[in-house]
Amino acid sequence: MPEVSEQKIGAGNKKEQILLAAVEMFLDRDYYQVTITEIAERAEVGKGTVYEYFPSKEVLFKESFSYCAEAYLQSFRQHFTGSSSIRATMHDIVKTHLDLIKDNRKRLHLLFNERPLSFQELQNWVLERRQELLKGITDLIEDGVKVKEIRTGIDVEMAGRLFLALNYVVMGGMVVLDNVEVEEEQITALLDVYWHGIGNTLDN
Amino acid sequence: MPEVSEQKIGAGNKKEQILLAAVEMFLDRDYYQVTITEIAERAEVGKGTVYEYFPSKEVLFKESFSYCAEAYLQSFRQHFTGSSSIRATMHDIVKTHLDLIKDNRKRLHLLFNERPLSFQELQNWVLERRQELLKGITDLIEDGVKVKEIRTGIDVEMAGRLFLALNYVVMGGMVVLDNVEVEEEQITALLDVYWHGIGNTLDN
Amino acid sequence: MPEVSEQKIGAGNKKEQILLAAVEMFLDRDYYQVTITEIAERAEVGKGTVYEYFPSKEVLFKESFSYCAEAYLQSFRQHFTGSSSIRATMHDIVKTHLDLIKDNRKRLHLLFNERPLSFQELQNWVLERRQELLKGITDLIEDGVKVKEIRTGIDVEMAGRLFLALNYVVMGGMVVLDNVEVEEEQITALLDVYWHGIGNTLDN
Amino acid sequence: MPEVSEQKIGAGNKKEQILLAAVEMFLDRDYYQVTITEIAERAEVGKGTVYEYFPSKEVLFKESFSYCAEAYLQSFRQHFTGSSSIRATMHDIVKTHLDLIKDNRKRLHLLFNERPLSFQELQNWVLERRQELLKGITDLIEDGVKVKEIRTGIDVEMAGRLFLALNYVVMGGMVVLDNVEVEEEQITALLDVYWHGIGNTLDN
DNA sequence: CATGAATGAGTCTTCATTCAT
DNA sequence: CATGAATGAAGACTCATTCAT
Repeated sequence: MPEVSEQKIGAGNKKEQILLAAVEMFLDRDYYQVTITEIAERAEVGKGTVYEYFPSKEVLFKESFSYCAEAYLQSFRQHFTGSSSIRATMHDIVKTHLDLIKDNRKRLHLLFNERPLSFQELQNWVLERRQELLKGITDLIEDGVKVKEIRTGIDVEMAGRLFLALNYVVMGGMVVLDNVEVEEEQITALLDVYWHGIGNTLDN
Repeated sequence: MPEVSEQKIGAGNKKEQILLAAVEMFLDRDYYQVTITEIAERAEVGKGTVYEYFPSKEVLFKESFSYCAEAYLQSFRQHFTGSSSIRATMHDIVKTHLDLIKDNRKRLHLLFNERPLSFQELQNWVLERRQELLKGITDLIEDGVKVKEIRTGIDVEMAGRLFLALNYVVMGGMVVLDNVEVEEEQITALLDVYWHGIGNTLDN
Repeated sequence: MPEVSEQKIGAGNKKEQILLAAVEMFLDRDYYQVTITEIAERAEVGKGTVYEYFPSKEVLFKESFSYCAEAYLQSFRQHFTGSSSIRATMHDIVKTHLDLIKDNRKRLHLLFNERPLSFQELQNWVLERRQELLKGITDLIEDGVKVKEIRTGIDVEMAGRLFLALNYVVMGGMVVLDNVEVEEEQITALLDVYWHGIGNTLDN
Repeated sequence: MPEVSEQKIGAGNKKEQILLAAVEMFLDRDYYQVTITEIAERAEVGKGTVYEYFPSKEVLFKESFSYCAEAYLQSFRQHFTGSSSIRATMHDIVKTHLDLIKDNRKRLHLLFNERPLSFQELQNWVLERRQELLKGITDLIEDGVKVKEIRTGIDVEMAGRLFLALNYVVMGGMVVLDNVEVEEEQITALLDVYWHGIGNTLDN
């Protein structure tokens, strides 16, 4: 039984070994710059072995991409069903998201930089996920409006899109591109801008 | 001198011809999918001629990228020296930016999708431009604070970054990725969220 | 002994299983298009098992080829010792041969189309079999001359070669390549041409 | 002018150079055993150059095949419009055909041994040529019947098919496979069998 | 300057064969 | 004996770049 189990793990491990090697490579260089040979070498398997588990480089890339994306998506999803105040939830989302980015700087390069658009299938998958996230956020905002935590009269979709941009570009950009050390206070500062706006309330 | 000038113009024309052809190709497909042969064909010059003006495919790509990016950057820069109210300036920026995106959906794919990061030199150029834009925006916001159009106490950098994300990701994403018809009212709605925040002021 | 016997039978069965699967595959596609994996799958054995019984793909092919060829050869051999008239014997040969072709359209593709010539060893085997058949036929014809059923003065070897071509090319070609429905009358018609020639006897 | 002319010839020569090299290779080994690299080497051009003139190995093979086949077909066609007696025409066909085979022993291997059947397109081309030849021969035979040089009552198609087999297999087989020295007398002997049949006329 | 024929390094992918279990 | 996971040699094909004209 342990033997069988080991074998199963072994088989699973080999596929995972290759996938992880591929992810690492794709994080560093782009699709065309990464060769199957290199992936095989890094995974410490023969070139042919890669093809035992992935029918083509394209599929291997797609799986690498989804693998990276899933963790990212989870950082949003886990909060959509929360019960805290909306503002706290949003803070949590940004925080979780930031932590994830910090822990996976390189991994997220794949999401930020690679062009899933070359592969129609992946492109569609990405668009669907975007919609999913947007829906999650706008639902949250609508809830906020109902409980009067969020003001009435705002364009919910726009508010949602701006929140996603806040996470994706502001946080992601700072950490991944600008390589800035982002701390808790900055999350608070950013959310403060998002929550209260920048306008001088005396003006309106 | 006229001769030299003529030659330069002559050279310039052919160079531009090639550059424009390259831009068109890179807008449609990615770096590796575009071949020098295709660019030469579209530019209606011989393959060797491309190498008369650009030492390599990489350089040709970089110049194509900068060429596209410049127009984009201008849509921001032109407003940084304006004299209107900050809010009006921001509205103008978003509007100009949106028009640009709409008129150049495909062209902007290059900016949104291509991976300048593969080329360190270009990567740095992009980061510098990002800093330039951020500086322009934060200066604007600081001016706003001074004239009390913008409330004190906000994190100016975060406000600036969020504004850039608003343009780049929210607007860009809607038009280019989601293919949504974005109208004036939506700009207003989005800026309203950004300006007044989403929080119910009764709460604070 | 029973054990050995059982083992042999066991082995023989598995070997035959593989051989038959190989034949089926080689009948459909050519040597290079058929993979050992496919053969193993069709034989319902593991890939490694194929190598237990056949040292290489080449040997497996050779055995498949001979296996198919033997049945074909028998359709000739069985008549070489007959006691009927020569003409009747020839008719029987053609008839038997035609039935065999009809029943094994696909199987004979291997003989008609595969290139045994790539394998010197097989090439020689084929040449030897050709000689064997030619000898059988010329002996038959010589007997015919002796009993005056066949006219004197003919070149026996040429007559024999033409008879083989009649079977192999004319019959085979009609059935396998042209996919024509060949009936008894056509055998008679063809043999009539062969037996009486086409020349107007008044001429000579 | 001579320069231009030379260049044109040069270009033409290069394609022909490659085609001839390919033919030589395909005559020696089969489709899968021949590599593009080898063809390029024998043609004394770079590997890439082969692809400048032929889009794929398959196309190169097909053109090699047709190239070889055309010469063969001509050996038949040129006689179909002759004005001699039918028997003389047939003798001429066999003679021409034999000479061709002798002069191109190796070249004809391609026709005798390669499997055009792997390529449906080529397979159809071959079948059409077979029909063309058969039509040419049966027309000839029908003419012979009209002028009473050939006896009435024979099955014209069968007579035609047997004549083709006579050329293809008997002659081709003797020269190419059995490597026999075939002389004029043997043509006469073979045609005598075909013309007068083998049966003892006293019998019927 | 302009050209495009020629090139070959570099890739993905296949598959016969091996060998540890 | 039986297996099939693992392997890497081998091959078709692409394309940026060069250079003779």
